[in-house]
Amino acid sequence: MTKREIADVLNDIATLMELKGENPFKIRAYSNGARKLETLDEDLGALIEEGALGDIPGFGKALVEKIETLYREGRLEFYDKLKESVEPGIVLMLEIPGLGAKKIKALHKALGVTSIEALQQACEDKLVADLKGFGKKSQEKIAEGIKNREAYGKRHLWWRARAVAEPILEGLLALPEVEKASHAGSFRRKREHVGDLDFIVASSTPAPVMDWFVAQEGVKEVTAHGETKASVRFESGLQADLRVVPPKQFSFALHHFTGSKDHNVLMRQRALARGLSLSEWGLKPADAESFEDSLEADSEEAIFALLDLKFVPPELREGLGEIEAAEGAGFPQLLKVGDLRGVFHNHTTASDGRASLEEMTEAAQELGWEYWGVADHSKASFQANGLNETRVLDQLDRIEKLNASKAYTTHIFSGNETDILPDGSLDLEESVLMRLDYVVASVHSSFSQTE
DNA sequence: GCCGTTTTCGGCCCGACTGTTTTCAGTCG
Repeated sequence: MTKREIADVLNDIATLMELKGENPFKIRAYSNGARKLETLDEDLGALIEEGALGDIPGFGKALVEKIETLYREGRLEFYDKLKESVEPGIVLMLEIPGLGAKKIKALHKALGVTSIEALQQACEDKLVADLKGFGKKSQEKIAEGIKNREAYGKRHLWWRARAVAEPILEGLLALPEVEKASHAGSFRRKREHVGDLDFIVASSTPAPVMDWFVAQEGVKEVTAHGETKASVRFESGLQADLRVVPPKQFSFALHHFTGSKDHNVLMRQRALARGLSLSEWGLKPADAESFEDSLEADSEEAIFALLDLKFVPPELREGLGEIEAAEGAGFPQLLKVGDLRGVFHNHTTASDGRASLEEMTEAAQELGWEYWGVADHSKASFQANGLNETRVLDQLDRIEKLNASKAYTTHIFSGNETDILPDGSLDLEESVLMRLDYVVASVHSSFSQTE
């Protein structure tokens, strides 16, 4: 099996264990292992040969053994047995909003449902509402979730999401109660596809902001409306979340909710290693009672600086090596977005045609770019992924010319199969070119803003 | 399952919100 296939198996194991009620930390160990494997630069076969797999943090005895078995034999008895013990329909139920492993288990135990169809029927027969821990609202929510599963589960093209996001951000900024506002999440990280929209607002009087937000045009459903947090669902299935925080917490909240999750975990670990505790509330001494004593940061730059890091642009915060790259002298010339000469960043694809870091650096140099990030698309891997190399390189050329005297940042290329919509409406090449078009547009806009 | 100048046990990020409860469990991010 390839690295990618093995990573998929580890992720499957984590999901199945969740449904079996395993220790959450054990589950996390498998998920971490899968992610580590996906982002591994070295050749897996070589690592196994050298017996060096266990030297990588996160791979202990048990994981090494399982990975080696999968690599050599292509199957794993432990996995096969685990898979047999869980109905496939049960796994699918995780896609229903509001349902997690525990509730699914409870439903299965009480009603014997093993498929989404059976669960839907149980809701129609009003069997769910009487269960302990469930009620009428839960039943309605599940039924609604099943009905809209397709729309809710799908990710939305960045540019379509932008059409919804921009008016909201403008509207928020125009409210008198709002001191600062920004989008966050995968939209701010400029992923090709975003799962939902996140907005962070700094305000001392949240209530009117919350009320304005849930009353947006096109809102189909208000799924949460608390004092500082609200969620709405639009007709398209796109969900938007708003969080209002006190102005002092704005930078921390913005960083936290921009993510990614993996990036945040690494940042928190980094803070802990310095005797500090980082959260959306602030950065405090680890032993301090509350975030009242938080260090102050009036920008994200300041947060990174407090952790001895150079600023990491949102587009690069994927937990794929950007933090190491931002350490001290890691990339002295790459201080912030505007200082970048060019950045070649890529989400992990771990495809078989993946280029090495060296190859990638070389490819970037050929284009006259600085290279930073975790990337795995070289010319060779374009071909391996069926991309039209000429068209892509034409686009790179356009960017290169635009950037002749100006710094910019980019975040391109996502070659991951998961980036293709279920209906196949976006193929790899289109995904890449769309991203490049976006980059060109943003370079244009940065020119017009600064000159 | 992983990890360790608090190392072989006992942590592992943590808070908002909801719906169900009557003080909390589950989900989510």
